[in-house]
Amino acid sequence: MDHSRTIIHIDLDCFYAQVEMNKNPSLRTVPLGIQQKNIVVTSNYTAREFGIKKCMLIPEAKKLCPSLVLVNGEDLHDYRQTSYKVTNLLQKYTPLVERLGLDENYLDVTTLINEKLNQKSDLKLVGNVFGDTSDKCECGCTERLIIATTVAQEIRDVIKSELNLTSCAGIAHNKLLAKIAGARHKPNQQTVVFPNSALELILSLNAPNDIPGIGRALFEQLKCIGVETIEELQNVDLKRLETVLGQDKAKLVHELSLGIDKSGVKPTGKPQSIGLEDSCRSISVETEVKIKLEQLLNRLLLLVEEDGRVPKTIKLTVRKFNKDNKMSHRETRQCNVNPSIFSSSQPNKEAKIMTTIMHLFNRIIDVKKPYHITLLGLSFTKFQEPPKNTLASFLRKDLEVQSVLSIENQNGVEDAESPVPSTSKLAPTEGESPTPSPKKLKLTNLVSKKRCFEDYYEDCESPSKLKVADLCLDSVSCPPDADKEVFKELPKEVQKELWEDYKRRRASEMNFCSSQVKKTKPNTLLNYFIRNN
DNA sequence: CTGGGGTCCT
DNA sequence: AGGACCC
Repeated sequence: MDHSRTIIHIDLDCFYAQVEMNKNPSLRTVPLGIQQKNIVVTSNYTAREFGIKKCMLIPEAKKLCPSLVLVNGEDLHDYRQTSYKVTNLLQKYTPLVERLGLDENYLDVTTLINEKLNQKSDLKLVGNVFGDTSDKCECGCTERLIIATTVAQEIRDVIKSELNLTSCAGIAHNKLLAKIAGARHKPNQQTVVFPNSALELILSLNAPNDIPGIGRALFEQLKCIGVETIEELQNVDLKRLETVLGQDKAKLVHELSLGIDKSGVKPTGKPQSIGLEDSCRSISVETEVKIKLEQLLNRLLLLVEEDGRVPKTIKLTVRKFNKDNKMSHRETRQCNVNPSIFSSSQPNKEAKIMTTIMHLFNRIIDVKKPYHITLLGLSFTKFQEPPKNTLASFLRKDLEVQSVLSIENQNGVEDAESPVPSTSKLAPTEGESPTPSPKKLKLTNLVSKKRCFEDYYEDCESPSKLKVADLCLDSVSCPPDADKEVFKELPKEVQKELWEDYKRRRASEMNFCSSQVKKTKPNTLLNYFIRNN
């Protein structure tokens, strides 16, 4: 087998709870639960001593621990910010950092370890070991993994000292084993597993769906062919597995059950989508739909502004009431949007986007008939690259323009982004919308390709004069609750963060004022500058 | 009495 | 557009 890689999995302890305890240290000494709607999504370790578990219902949690303190965690903004600070720290060790959710990161430290190996550094094993170490692999992985335990400890120390967050680490020669090993000793500990203990580690799990990558649906399929335990999965006849899963999936699942995971650590770049959703008891009138979607849109526009890129597609998600346990059933509709609608100088941009959103809504819901909605979601995808005001990027923009135009030229009037050969799939995505999508323009206005492009970006005189920067550079002011004198002296970056935080707090307040009492959420950075009187 | 996000594949 | 997977 190949043990040439060295992987570290970092998992922040009860992440949301730690962020809230850092924001408000008095929460450290009390049992704390993070609440989303009627659920405790995570809790600190004080609360766990009472038996509070992940995703426990509020009444049940309160019964177990009447003194449980609940903090609303429905707005993930602060968690997301802290999460990216962690990832940024990790990227100082290797560019190969893959995020999984907000609280987990994989690092491929192979190169770093090999450098340390050459430096003949000390071979001291730090932290826990899973399994016995009596018979060791001689391929060199043992030394690498031992060195990695020191690196993992260093990394966890830095996360603690820089961000005041404790974490767990798993160290192994692949992602799967690193993740499973790290969960063996919690919280604030680390565990290394050597290849010879891989099978034992996997077998220590309770069921096939405890293996990351094997979810509920796969487990059900496995049961269908009589495979209910991990041991049975390890020994299953591959041919029989293939009959239900197909060749590729069967091989993958079987390998996972043996602790084999060839997947690489894929560096996570900027997010592919930015979205918000809000579940609710019941919405059945259109004005209420509009209010909810406007709240979501206002918050979402701030997130997109923080991101700096401009989205090209908007997606609406609706969950209808369903008496069955089919919780996951959501319907989505998406359409392209003209990026220029996000321009800060665009008047009534919220109203314009809302018009598009309501058209999407009407494609899911016939408002003339009764309906019963339990979730609304809004998401932006397919981002344009952030504008960089350099000469090089200016030229690159022109090149992009040229390639877009040449693709359009080759394919007649098709979607510039996905030049699919079959034209049958190219139904206009925004049907009857009064705001024509770029695609519709191309389909209806068969004008010169230059003219077509100018329509796409509206008032630009020519492609090379594109004021792309205007799309996302909103002006920054001093928040009314901050000290203006202090604000003036702050670096531009910090000013922007404070201003965006202020706008976000306002949007959040508007979002919650109608539905529930919201405790004020102190912001750590802002607190330094807020006036005391 | 079931969150609010994300990813990739089909 | 939906469905699988992850947290």
